Amino acid sequence: MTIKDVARIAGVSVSTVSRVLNGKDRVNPETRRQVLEKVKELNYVPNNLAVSMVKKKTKIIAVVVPEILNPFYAAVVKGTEEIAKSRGYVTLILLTNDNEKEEKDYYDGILNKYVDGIILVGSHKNSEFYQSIEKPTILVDRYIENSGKDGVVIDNMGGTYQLTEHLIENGHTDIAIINGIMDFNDGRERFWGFKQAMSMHNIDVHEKYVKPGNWFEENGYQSTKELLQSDHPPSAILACNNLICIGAIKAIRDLDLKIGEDISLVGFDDHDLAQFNRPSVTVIDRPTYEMGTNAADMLIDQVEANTSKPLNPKKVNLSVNLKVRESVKNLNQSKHISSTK
Amino acid sequence: MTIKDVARIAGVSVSTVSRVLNGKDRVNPETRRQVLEKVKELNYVPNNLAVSMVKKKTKIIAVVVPEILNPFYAAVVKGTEEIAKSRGYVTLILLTNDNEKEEKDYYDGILNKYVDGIILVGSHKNSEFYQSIEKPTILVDRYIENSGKDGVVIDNMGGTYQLTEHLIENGHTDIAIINGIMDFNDGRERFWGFKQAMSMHNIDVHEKYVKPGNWFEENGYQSTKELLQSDHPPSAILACNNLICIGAIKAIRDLDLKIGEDISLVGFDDHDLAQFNRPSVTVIDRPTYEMGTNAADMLIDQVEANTSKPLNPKKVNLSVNLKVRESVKNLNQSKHISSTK
DNA sequence: TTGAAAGCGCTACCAA
DNA sequence: TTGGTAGCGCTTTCAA
Repeated sequence: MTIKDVARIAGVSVSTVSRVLNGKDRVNPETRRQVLEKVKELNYVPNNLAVSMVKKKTKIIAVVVPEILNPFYAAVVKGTEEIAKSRGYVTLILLTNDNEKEEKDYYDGILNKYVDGIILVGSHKNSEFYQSIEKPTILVDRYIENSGKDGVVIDNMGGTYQLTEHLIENGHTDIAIINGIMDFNDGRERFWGFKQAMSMHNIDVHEKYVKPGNWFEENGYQSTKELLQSDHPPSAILACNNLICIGAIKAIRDLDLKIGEDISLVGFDDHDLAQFNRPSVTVIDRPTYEMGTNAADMLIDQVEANTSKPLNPKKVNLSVNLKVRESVKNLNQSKHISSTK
Repeated sequence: MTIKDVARIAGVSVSTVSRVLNGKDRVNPETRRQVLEKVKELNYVPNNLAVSMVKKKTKIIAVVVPEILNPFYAAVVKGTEEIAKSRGYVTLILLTNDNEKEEKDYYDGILNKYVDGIILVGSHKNSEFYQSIEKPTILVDRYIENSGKDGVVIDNMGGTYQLTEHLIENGHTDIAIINGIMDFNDGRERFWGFKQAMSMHNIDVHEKYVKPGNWFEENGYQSTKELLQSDHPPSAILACNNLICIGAIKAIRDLDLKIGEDISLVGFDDHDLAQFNRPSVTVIDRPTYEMGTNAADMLIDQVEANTSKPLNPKKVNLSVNLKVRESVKNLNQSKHISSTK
């Protein structure tokens, strides 16, 4: 069943059928009615492949993330898919496992296949790679300067700043930070936010309390153990993402210490365990779903405006949200701070 | 940059370029070398849209799931994507929110757009709907009889059977079950597994210990409370999925009771909390990732064999795995059963 | 308002 | 072994 068949059966030309289907040109109302009738009758649906070929637009966008089992990325995908759907697009999903090579291959192969645009949580560090992407692209979470692309990120610095200040307000000065890799803006900015807050309050950052590493649970677990088993353990730990925080919670439990009593803990990113644990853990919550929806809207705007390279790349910075719970001991009065949420 | 340009610059015909690129027909080695050289030089990549149009194959498969934030579905998506990728396909993701109408709309619109086949965790109950899908389709998790489609499911009955028997072996007879909706095979089979195990051991199922409901946490929470606050509370609870189990854990904690002491608990589906909780919770673990990989392989086999409708639809039943932990009290000797994992 | 026909970029058949 | 060419199913001029 092609447009030709419809035309033949309806007794009009192919062009006419095309016209009534696209509704742009004017067609005699009576002709239109008849054509529409046949279309319905024959259950005709245009072949999108052919349409795409002519229009050079596929109505497909790609979302490229390192991993889908991580709820953070899943939320980005969800946000993307829902906006895409509502605007008539579908979503291709690509998992890179944070493998630069794999990601690169996508661009040479898959991505210039079909898609109108790309939402990308990238694994590449150098801006040249991003510059070489021809299609409209929105960078999510990780932003690369001089990439020439728009981005949607969160206020990493503000997040750790708030977390650190919250600890300081509760009388903590011996604050340790367990961070992930600093290759991207996220790790770097989170560390800066911490340093900034410390310096604003004239508190020294002890070298031994700074634990860079990676974003995984094992790092959180090991670093916490080292910290707590050292000669002069900190009074509080700032875990820079959800997995590190989970590792920290487990380490503290395994050492038979009590969160909010023996050691205070705050984390970047909210997660089930932070809520479920007793005492619950104070965290910075970030709008992950909204990162997806924002990125998708920006992307589709670009696609439909035919602006593959924004003249002035812009970075949308979504604000984060401190969720005070029960994991910080108030040293000022030597008792727990009251929880708000 | 089209195949025409390459042909012109290489001084050969379009057909020849096509031949060397597809590598099926034989081409003079020297010609091939020259063409390949130009292809590389010009950085030419074929337009897949055009290829798809001619070949009537897009190398795109769709995975349709109710929700992506649920780790179970995320694992299915991950399994699908990885197999697809390794076999040269890409994956379109569609979220239905378990909304039948939304799902239906996909078939009328999006899905006959492009895709070669579909992996489907369906929301529809009636087999006619599935019969009407023209493309190769694999049903995952939920299987509908007479749908005419192949399926990949898990051994639901075996799962609850093992769970129940485990309780019985530990001396429990007052066993309650909190189940989800019974509209699909999953809820029904899980209930049957429970009944079967009880009857095999000649234990009566008390009406008041059977709690059907839905698959959400709230149901687990409320039902557990009702059960435990009743006149004659059960000694053990079987939670039929991850969310119900989480609800149960929270309810038990809120009632200040201790799992494995005051009340035994087992769950269908493994999840973070079941592992993290102390005592940890005995569960049935199911191979979710493998459901995705199996389904994707079956689907692509069908696509490449051009068999949109299998003559003898088959259902692949993946076995599940009891993970004994610490949440079941041994009533036989009135102390905890030792944990294995 | 309608129809004819060119063309989107490619594959595959038929001839040479 | 190669080249010419007819489509794939559609949109979009251009003329009528």
